[in-house]
Amino acid sequence: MAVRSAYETIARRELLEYLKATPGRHCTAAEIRDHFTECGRPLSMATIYRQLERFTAEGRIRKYILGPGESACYAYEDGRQCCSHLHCKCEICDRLIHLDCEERREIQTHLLEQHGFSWDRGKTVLYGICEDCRKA
Amino acid sequence: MAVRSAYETIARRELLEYLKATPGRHCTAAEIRDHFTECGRPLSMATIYRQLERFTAEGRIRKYILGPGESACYAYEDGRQCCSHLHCKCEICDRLIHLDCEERREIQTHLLEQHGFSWDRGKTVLYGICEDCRKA
DNA sequence: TTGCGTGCAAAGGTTTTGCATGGCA
DNA sequence: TGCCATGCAAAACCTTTGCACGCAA
Repeated sequence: MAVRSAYETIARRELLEYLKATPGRHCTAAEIRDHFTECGRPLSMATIYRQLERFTAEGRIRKYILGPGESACYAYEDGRQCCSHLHCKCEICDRLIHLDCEERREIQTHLLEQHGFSWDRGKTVLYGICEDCRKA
Repeated sequence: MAVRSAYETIARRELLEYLKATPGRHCTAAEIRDHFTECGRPLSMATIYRQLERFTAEGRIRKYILGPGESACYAYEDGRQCCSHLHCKCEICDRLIHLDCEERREIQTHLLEQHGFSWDRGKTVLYGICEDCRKA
């Protein structure tokens, strides 16, 4: 998947800056729009989605699929930051949780070697119930 | 989440029958509508979604989240059938794959004991690239 | 100047909801 | 009879696309 040549427009630069400034944080397209609207530099949803799609294709950010009808989340891909993360979504409080899980690598290896499935952990969200909600 | 009292309507019974008849198979709401249309017993999408929501709440079927803008899939929950399954979606050929993975249980235990996260494997779809597409 | 990026508006698709009608118990 | 379920249509929602204009190189 070759990276297309791209103009460095203001929108493009600022959008990546914004995502970069909060590594590991997940934003929806709507949240991004609101941020730039508040800053007095409004961006259209079309532009936001088009740039997000390109950043995703370029591997600079990651797209997280949460649910049907629910907005996708995007997060800057630091390279170091997210490598040992699993992303878990609590079905009760709806929070998206980062789990630092060293076993992730073993799972990935197991899936690849035993099942031939190359798991994209970055795109995957595990559903379940978080610690806080279990206690309650 | 208490199960509401429910009338046993024809639509409700036939819908569950249909899902029950193909355990482990995933259907979208649209596929269900098409099936019943072909059978000469058309059902509205509103009814399908309302019943699917109730069956899901009752734990009789499972809802699988595949992607934003993409239809959710529903499958009858046999109890035995799906316990060792992982659901994997290939990002290239778009197939939804059942993996019989015994390690699933260990992962689940690990997540619960080490991270306090009660993983709902039935609702989770792992994204990645399947064996066939990796070879190609 | 060339061609990509942008905004606007409209379309696409899935899912939800309001309301009047029909069916189960 | 009293509710619940259904169908229809419209709405809600996220996302994509067409088109004309603007801007980067």
